[in-house]
Amino acid sequence: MMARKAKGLGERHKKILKFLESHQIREGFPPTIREIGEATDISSTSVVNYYLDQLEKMGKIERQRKISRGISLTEFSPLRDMFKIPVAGRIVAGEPIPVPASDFTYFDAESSVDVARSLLPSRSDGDELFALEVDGDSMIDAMINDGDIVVMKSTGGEAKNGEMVAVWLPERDETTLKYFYKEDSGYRLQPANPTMDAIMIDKDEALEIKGKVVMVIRQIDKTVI
Amino acid sequence: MMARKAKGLGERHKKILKFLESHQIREGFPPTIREIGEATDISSTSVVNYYLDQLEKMGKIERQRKISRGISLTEFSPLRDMFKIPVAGRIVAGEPIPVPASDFTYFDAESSVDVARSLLPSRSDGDELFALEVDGDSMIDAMINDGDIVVMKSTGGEAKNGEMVAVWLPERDETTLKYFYKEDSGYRLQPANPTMDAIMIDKDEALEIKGKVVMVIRQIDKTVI
DNA sequence: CTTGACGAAGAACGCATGTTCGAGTATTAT
DNA sequence: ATAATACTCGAACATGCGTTCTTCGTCAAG
Repeated sequence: MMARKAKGLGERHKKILKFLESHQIREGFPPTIREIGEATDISSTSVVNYYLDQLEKMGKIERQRKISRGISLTEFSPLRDMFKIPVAGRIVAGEPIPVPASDFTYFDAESSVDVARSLLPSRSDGDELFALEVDGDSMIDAMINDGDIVVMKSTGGEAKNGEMVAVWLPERDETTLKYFYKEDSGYRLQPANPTMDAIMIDKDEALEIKGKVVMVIRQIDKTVI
Repeated sequence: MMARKAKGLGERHKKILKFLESHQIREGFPPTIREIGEATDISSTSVVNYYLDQLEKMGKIERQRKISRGISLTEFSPLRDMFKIPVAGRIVAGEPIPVPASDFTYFDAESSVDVARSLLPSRSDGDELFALEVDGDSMIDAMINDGDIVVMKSTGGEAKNGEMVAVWLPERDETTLKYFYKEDSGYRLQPANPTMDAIMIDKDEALEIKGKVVMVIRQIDKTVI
């Protein structure tokens, strides 16, 4: 009838994977072979079994033989959890940066953002992460817009060269997000936007590093749609 | 022997809940009544069933009667709340935008990003979402950097005023991300960066809207740390 | 002491569900 | 054309696994 000689995933393979996913989400557990067959218009359980075996060989799923509903999508295991990161406040150019206290958890926060573990540096344990919402256009030189959410990691006032940090400059009453470089004469704060110039900070000017930026999230269409 | 008149969760209730969670994470599917019994030192299936009934009445779990392993934790939000969005390719200023076919799923994609449902427009169902990785600095006027991930929603070539869209201009061989406004004389493409000027597109110049940008993700520290 | 609710066992029952086998039909290779 | 694959079906078979029933021990109330 139809060509199905594809080396990769065929029509039915995809259909089955899709159903496995949706069933898992909808019901909270995997379907049976017969349920898969029904959902994918395969009338025989042996045919479903046939494709399941192939999918297992391809590494798409894992099967526990002899066990009912013993099918799991391999690509789901890594994302079994996400971080709920507290939004500590708003970051404004002319004001100090709100940093959560050490015992601050997302229970205290007014809002939080959910971020998949897979999108964050692998070794973060989540406790040192917090988020800030950007207020105003003043971070434009950091390619960061009004309303963006900046996910940061507390570093205890330290920073390594090349890291993007949130800095508070008390003598200038200024908050800014820049790439950080320590130099002989002091510190160089380099904007993310390559068309803009760096700021040089003299050795003895006060400078507080409030955290390292690990992620920026911009939601374009928060309300509409 | 021991007190078990607790008003809330008893020792065994907790033990069972814990096992349900760990089993789900470890195996990818719920355990059987007998497995629960074994893990919690309950020798009789009827006793496990007894506690399961109570947990269901308490709203802690949901049971699908008559279905093997038909137990799901109500407060377990692993994938329920997360979208796996396929990364369809890279978006480069001088090349057309790679758009996935309608039956394209993340099973076909080389990579994908996990995004919490809570961060996306509420009415998206996930199927129309795809992501692109930005190649090069050419989107800087859209406040988007090299390496950023742009999450888009297929709109079938349409766009409303004020939406940020990915546009392909065949006559200029140019791909760009801009705010879209339809005007009398044609279309106005407004950069996100307010310091930059809009591009005016004449009515009869070809213009293909490939999708609406719903989110931009920038990972600062992908590798290090 | 009796009664009854609660917690716990174990076994039997029976449907749910994975497995296997024989056989038939396309599609491609020899 | 013939053989070799790849795919499909249906049905029988064997367990997996939830359900239910009976029995028993413990405690608190009457």
